[in-house]
Amino acid sequence: MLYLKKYFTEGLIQFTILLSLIGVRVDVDTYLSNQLPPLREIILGPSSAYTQTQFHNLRNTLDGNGIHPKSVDLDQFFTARRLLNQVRQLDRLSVPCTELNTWLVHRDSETVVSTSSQSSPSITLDNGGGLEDVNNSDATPAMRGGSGAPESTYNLNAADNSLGAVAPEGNQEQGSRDGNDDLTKEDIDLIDILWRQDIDLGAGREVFNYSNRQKESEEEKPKENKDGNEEQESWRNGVNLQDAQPVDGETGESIPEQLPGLGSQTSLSLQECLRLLEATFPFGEESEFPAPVVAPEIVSNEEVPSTSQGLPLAPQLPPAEPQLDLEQQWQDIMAIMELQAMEVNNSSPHSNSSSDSGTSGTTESSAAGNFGLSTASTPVNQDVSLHQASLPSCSQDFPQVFNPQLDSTSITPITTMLRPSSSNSSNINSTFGATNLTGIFLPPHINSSSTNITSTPILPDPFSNLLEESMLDEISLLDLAMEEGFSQAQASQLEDELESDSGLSLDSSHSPASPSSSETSCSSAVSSSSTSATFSEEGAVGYSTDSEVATVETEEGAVGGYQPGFSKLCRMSYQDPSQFHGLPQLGGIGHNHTYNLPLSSAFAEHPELPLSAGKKSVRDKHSKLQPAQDLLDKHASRDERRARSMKIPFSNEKIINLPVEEFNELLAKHHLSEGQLALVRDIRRRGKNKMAAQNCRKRKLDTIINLEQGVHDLRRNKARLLKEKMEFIRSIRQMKQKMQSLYQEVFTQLRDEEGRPYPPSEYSLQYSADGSVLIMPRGVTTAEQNRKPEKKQKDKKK
DNA sequence: GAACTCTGTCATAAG
DNA sequence: TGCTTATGACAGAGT
Repeated sequence: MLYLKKYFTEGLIQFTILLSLIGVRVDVDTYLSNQLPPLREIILGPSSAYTQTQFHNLRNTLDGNGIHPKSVDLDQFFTARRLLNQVRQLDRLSVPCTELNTWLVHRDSETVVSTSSQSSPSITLDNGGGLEDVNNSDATPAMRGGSGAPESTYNLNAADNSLGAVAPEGNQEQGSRDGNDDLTKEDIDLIDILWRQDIDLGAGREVFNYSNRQKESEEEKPKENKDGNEEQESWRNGVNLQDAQPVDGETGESIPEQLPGLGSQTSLSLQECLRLLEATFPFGEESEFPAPVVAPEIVSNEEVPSTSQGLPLAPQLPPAEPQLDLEQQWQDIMAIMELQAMEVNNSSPHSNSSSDSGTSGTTESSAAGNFGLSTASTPVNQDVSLHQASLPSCSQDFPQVFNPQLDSTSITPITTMLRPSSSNSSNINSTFGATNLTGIFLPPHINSSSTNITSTPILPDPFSNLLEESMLDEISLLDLAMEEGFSQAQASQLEDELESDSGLSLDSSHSPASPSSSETSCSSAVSSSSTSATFSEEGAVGYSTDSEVATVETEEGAVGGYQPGFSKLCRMSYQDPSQFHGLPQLGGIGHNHTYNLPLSSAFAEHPELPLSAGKKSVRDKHSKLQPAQDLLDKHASRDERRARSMKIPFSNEKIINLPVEEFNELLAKHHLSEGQLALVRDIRRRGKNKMAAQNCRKRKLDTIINLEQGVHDLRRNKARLLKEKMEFIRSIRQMKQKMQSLYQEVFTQLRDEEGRPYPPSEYSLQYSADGSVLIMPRGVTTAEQNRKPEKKQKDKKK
């Protein structure tokens, strides 16, 4: 069954992705939110909320009618339902509006060695994946992966444009791409420096210049491919695909559309689509569809910044590795869930991120706990874009997306510039580790297999395991993060996950109503039932609902009212503990805390049932043959037997529950002996104390539950604070990097009177209080600088 | 049969 | 002062 479920789930997602590829917009949200619990559960996994709902559904389906009218839960019913709904909202990894967009991925075997050559292939990729995320990552440390919302508060792109105005070359990318030969060594060094800094920021240099990208696109359109080789041709398709998307004019981000992957390939024939289907579904034959393979943009995230290393070209991928596609699709799915959970729980104003939350943003988000997918998401809409990206030749394994070493990003910024070049792809495995969280969620063997997965068809298991384990272990993971020194990134990630499922263990079992209130309701119920009982003239209790019992009671002249055992019977009837199987915290629910149930009346309705030990009473339903009196004697409490033996003319229920005045009147009305009076008073005392003890225990239980909830909340709060702290640190780091970049930019543009650049080893820029920037020889003290500036002063507007 | 839980009861204090 | 309530402690019954 589980296997079928897994298979169905994977197939469903694959099919969704394929539909998106073909051109059919697939809005998963309509399915998820359309009252289809099976589908939702299949995709999202069995949430504990639903599991718990089993218990509450027991009542919810009853809609209150099934609750025992005397139940203590009656007055808590609506409150419990309200809270339960809230808990449900918290618990599930809901995907409010999920779209699966796919970008066609072109395997790019182009080898990029030189700095200049890097830009050419990577520009387009960064266009799709890198730039948006860079901007957005800066804009929002939270990295929520917005839906391509262009309103980035901190626009690196714009900042870079301003930088470009300073630079005489105007644009490094342009120069590096178009006029490499014209570049001086200094320019190249500058480019390299800036590029590295950009990489530190999580973006490639190309991403900062939209005009270049646009120009490049224009160049691509006339198919003026300089190289003209096969890879370039393939890559140009990708460019076209990418360019087909609307681009944000301000940030230069590619705004994802429903079918960004169609682009220039909208003419994909049905036959090709079918071949794609075959290629994507693992159980089909291996597709021979050549170039396009579906890969999530996460591929871009693992791109190594150090393309300058010029690693040898990795071997070509086998034609259309369906397994790899599956893995990457699953990455997207998982990332959606993660991002969704975080977005739901953290509706921070930062939520931004364009759809192509590509490289930097993805990395940043990874550092923040996201798994860094290029996920276009708004608070209500998330697009999982399998963006167009070059598929590295090396195999990538799904679990690698999650890496416990993720936290390293918080210290050392991960350069995630997207590189289509195969030289980078050769490093993917190593860089993959930087964002690999698998160690957290997956068994080591799965993780270890990451580097070896090429075409083994046994991928579904890791996927489903990932989903299940990530949901099941979240709380313990947070504990690990909090108690065992997990990194902040991991802690925040865990916290995010936990937020989505928060309160699972503590919530619904706890009835928030105060014991006193419940007690009051119970008492009122008791009194009402008492009044409903028909008392004989002698004061013996008889119930019109059952003549037999009434007869027995009357014959005995005693006391059938207070039947403690029947409370258990009620418990069994309305709070069957079997309903709470596997929910230890709900076990208390099964206990009888409805201590003031009108036992006698209830017993009168079920006279055939024994009065004690509800379970036994259910089992012994058929034992009617046994005389009722024997049953009564057998199951009656001590006080009941005593009262019966002492011929007390009224029920224990009356003795216990009557107000003092009425109780005294009752005693006065009946002329009782001293022994009888003493027994009656003892019965009253013990009965009241018994209820008090029950209430006390219930209160204790509630207190414990509340304390647990408090601990849980505090842990969540702590994780959230840690996450915020990490985001602040990251933001500060980015600002510093940006500042350094600007410094380098300005400094390298400065020339002395003779047009010579200032050597960085001899001069440095100093900032004055009025905002001006001075270039000063190194070693000159600030005081000296103030007295006699040696060099020219240059104001910079930033 | 030991360990555990649940429940009733007692004693006591406080309101 | 009497009554009620709360609670710790203990013991018996059941699992």
